[in-house]
Amino acid sequence: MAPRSFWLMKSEPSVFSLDDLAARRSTSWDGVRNYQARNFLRACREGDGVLFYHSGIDEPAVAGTARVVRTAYPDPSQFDARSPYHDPTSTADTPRWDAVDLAFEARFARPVTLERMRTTPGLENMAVVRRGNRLSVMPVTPAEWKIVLSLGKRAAR
DNA sequence: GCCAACGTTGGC
DNA sequence: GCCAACGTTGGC
Repeated sequence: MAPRSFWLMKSEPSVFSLDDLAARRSTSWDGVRNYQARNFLRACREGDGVLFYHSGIDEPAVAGTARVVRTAYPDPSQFDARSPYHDPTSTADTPRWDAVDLAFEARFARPVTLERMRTTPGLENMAVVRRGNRLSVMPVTPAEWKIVLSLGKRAAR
């Protein structure tokens, strides 16, 4: 079996937070409307680890972890005329956008802030700390995964 | 196929 | 609220 891969996925907690995921245990990770991010979703395998990142708040941070429990399938919201994610140019025959399913795994003792990741040795090349990276799904290396998890377990600073 | 205009993301 | 980054759109 191939070793699992790791990802970072962004969400605005006012829309969907890690606590929301914990409450419902699993969710469809839908609404991704960027080709590069979609291609990363398509590369997700069952069991892959996900850093659940909260954006759009005072201190953007990885709040905890999730796990991929279902690989990519056509995102139903693209066909839903009432959804904000509706894409009228996508058809059932040739769906354009995919979703995966995520299950809650763990919440960090302390969120690992963007600031902290910026200043932690070993994370300086992480996709999320790179300037101008607005992708909502991005890859994480096994080394980065390990470091972020160790930071999340400890109390900050 | 180029590129200006425009829209969105997301940190600050 | 501002604005940098950057993807997308559309005229040519």
